[in-house]
Amino acid sequence: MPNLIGMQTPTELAAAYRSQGRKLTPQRQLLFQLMYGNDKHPTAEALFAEASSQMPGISLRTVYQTLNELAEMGELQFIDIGGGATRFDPNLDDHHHVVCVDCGQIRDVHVNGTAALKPVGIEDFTINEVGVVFQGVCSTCEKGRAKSNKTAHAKSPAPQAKVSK
Amino acid sequence: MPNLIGMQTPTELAAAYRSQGRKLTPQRQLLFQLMYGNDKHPTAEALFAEASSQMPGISLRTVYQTLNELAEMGELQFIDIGGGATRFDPNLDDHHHVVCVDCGQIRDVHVNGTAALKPVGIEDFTINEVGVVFQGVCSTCEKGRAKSNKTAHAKSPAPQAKVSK
DNA sequence: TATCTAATTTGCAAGTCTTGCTAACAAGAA
DNA sequence: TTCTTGTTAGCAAGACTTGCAAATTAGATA
Ligand SMILES: [Mn+2]
Ligand SMILES: [Mn+2]
Ligand SMILES: [Zn+2]
Ligand SMILES: [Zn+2]
Repeated sequence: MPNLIGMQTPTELAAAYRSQGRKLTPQRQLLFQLMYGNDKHPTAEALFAEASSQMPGISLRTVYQTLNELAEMGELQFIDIGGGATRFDPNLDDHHHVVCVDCGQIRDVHVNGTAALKPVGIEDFTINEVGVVFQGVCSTCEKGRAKSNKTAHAKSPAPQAKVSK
Repeated sequence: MPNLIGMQTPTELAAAYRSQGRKLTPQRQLLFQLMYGNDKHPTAEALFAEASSQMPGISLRTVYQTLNELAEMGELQFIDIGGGATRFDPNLDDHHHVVCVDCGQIRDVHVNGTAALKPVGIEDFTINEVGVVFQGVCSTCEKGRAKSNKTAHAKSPAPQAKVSK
């Protein structure tokens, strides 16, 4: 039975880094912690904010650098949905996403039936991966929407929901 | 039998525009033509290039403006896949996309089985749409890849294929 | 056809997100 | 402790998109 796959633990990453001749800096260690098991699909900016509260002075540049590094190492993936910034996902398990077009949150979702998906008319492509994105409205936003629309619970500055069917 | 749905013809759009108090400018007419039936999923920049060859002096700003307009009118959709620029799609039919991670081209694909997709664990979401994106390598790129890798047929300046599973 | 008015186009500045560059710095080896 | 080399921080710059305002023009009006 496939255990849930994800980015290695901070400790394991420490080892991996050293074995690759990379140095283990406090910035990296903090980011390892912040990303480990993180299911929020944060943007670099969001991660930077969290990191900054624990390590004032850390630079956004370093956050980007470390995230790119981890992606190259296969420890996390990029998620590009809609207009805004790239989001980062340490969940390497076979899964998909649901986006609330109102508040922009992205949630993991396991999807049954993907194996049965039959693309028609692309015999000349060698398919490697399939991504499924559900667009909808979360219950919290649904409520705020029922009455007025002042009570938007946008945690982040309400990302522009460029819908891309 | 559902006829293939797509953006209205340039003539129909002309009428739609006038009936909405919008003016019918040569720039808009040209863009209607260039987008009508266009299955290349062009970026604003790409469309601007085509438009410029037929109408020197047209501005990129106008291209963006018109595309946004058409999107608001429901005549086309935005597609945001991977890192680069937004791509525009006048195909309103229920369809999905295949992306060549090598050259970046996007092709339409009809997918059988989407109705059977069962998202698990998002009872608190009201789902409105489902998008499926296949990642792969087109036959042309596959060839160029077999031998050396100098012969990349990147039509566009090879978009960075940020894979987002 | 000439006139008028509001919509449109341009051109450029500016905003957002991400990367390039490099001097100052520090991890880890010797 | 010293030395080497990878890393960080800061800032400039690149890519994409939008804001803004002056100049232009479609289309209504007389
Ligand atoms: Mn995820
Ligand atoms: Mn399409
Ligand atoms: Zn929401
Ligand atoms: Zn290709």
